[in-house]
Amino acid sequence: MEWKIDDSRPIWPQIKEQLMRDIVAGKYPMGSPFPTVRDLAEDAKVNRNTMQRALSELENEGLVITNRTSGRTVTMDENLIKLTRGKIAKEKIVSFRQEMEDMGFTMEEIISLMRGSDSDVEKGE
Amino acid sequence: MEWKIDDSRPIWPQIKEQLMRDIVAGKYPMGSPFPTVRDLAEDAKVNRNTMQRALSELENEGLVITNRTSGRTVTMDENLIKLTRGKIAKEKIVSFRQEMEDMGFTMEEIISLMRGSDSDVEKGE
Amino acid sequence: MEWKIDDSRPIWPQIKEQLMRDIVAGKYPMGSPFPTVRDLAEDAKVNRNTMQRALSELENEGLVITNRTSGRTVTMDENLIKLTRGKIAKEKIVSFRQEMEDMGFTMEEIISLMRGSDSDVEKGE
Amino acid sequence: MEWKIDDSRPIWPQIKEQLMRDIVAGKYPMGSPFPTVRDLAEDAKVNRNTMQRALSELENEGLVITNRTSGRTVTMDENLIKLTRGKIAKEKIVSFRQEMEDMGFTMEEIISLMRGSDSDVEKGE
DNA sequence: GTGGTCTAGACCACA
DNA sequence: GTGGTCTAGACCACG
Repeated sequence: MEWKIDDSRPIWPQIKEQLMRDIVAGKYPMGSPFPTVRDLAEDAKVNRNTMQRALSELENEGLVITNRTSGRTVTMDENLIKLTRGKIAKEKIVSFRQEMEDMGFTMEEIISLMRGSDSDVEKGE
Repeated sequence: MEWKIDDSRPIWPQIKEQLMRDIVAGKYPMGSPFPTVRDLAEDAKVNRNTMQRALSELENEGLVITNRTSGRTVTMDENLIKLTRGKIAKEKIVSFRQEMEDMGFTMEEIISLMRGSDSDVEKGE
Repeated sequence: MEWKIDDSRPIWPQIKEQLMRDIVAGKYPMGSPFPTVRDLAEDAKVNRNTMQRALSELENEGLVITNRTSGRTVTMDENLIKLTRGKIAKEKIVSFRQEMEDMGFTMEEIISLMRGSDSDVEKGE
Repeated sequence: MEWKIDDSRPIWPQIKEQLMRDIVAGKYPMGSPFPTVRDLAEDAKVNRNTMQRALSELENEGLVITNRTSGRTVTMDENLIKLTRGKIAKEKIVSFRQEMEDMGFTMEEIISLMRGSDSDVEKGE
């Protein structure tokens, strides 16, 4: 997995957000075991404490469950996952749309640009 | 003007980005005088140094021109403004689309959600 | 280290320039750890913020690399260091020579004066 | 005349220094009339007050003399001019040499670079 | 009045 | 411990 980490923000929320996206996308299926802190930290090349922090936040939100004996598993609460997915999406959409419109783009322009971003992205600087 | 400041990131880049959006949107027309540091700081309710940091970054990018004794003006470089607008938009689109697709949304779903966000946004939390 | 600070110009660019000269001269070898902001500020007897400003500029130019929690190191980019050294030297030479010739000195006179500056400098004020 | 004005320092000392170089170089001969503040300010595209400040400094150093009736003239004190020329030159040489040696250049390298700067300057970045 | 710099002192996140 | 940010308050040069 590729981790995109931006140095201008604390690392743990960025990791948390990426893991949330992965969970709601089904990359880690409901009820399935979750990788260990050690493995995740090594994979993302961050300190274990940092990864621990991200996971404990996921736990607070109920997306992952810690079993003392058997490590962590993804929640079985399908509803929670759906709600989370919808909530994140809505937040992203609202702020994205707001910022684009602040720059003077109309909805149709935005959609047109998005549709074209497959090819355009490759080109321009 | 309404300033949306999120305490999860440093203030000055957020201010810088908002001002960039305003400039490329034409809110501050090319060549026109730019508000003073003191006024902007007061308006945004931040310290003058914080605002100055944001503005000095805008100057580094060439979007505003500083005249030490007579204040700042917006650049007259129409091309720079257009390029900047396109660049910001593209970056936003790419990362937005990437994150949405990471969560398992297809392009058409995203567009559908965006079109519906007028009404939906009002409803849910 | 001796810091020569001239109050006719802002402090932070002067510090930046001195540090640049030290880096390109190899005083801080490539890849080696760089002193902390606090230590440098104390040594130069300036405020930490002032030193931080100088260092952040050095980082913008790529000469030092910042690791948020473990301090800074000198770049490993040998080419950048060489280029920077050459660039600074050339700028200094051009402006020095220009100003001397503006005062009516010929190249040979300048060189003669430079060769003699070991002894002459000591004498006159 | 071409005025090189650097925005990072106050303007008047820069102008003063350029005028000093011109005087000691004989561009304004001893005893000859000096241009008016108005003309100089217009030529250098600076505020008249700024030019006034520069000239009053030159007057303090005795390089120009103000006669209430007939405007300003260059000093007739040949010795002062020679001393000034030597002093400026020495200061420039010392600081230039110091900074170059700080970067690890030897005297012979510096001289070699200076001799080559006719052609090199044109080329490089 | 403008922008720019500097200081002192505080707090934060990360490891 | 590290770097980074923010505030409050002061001073400066310029016009």
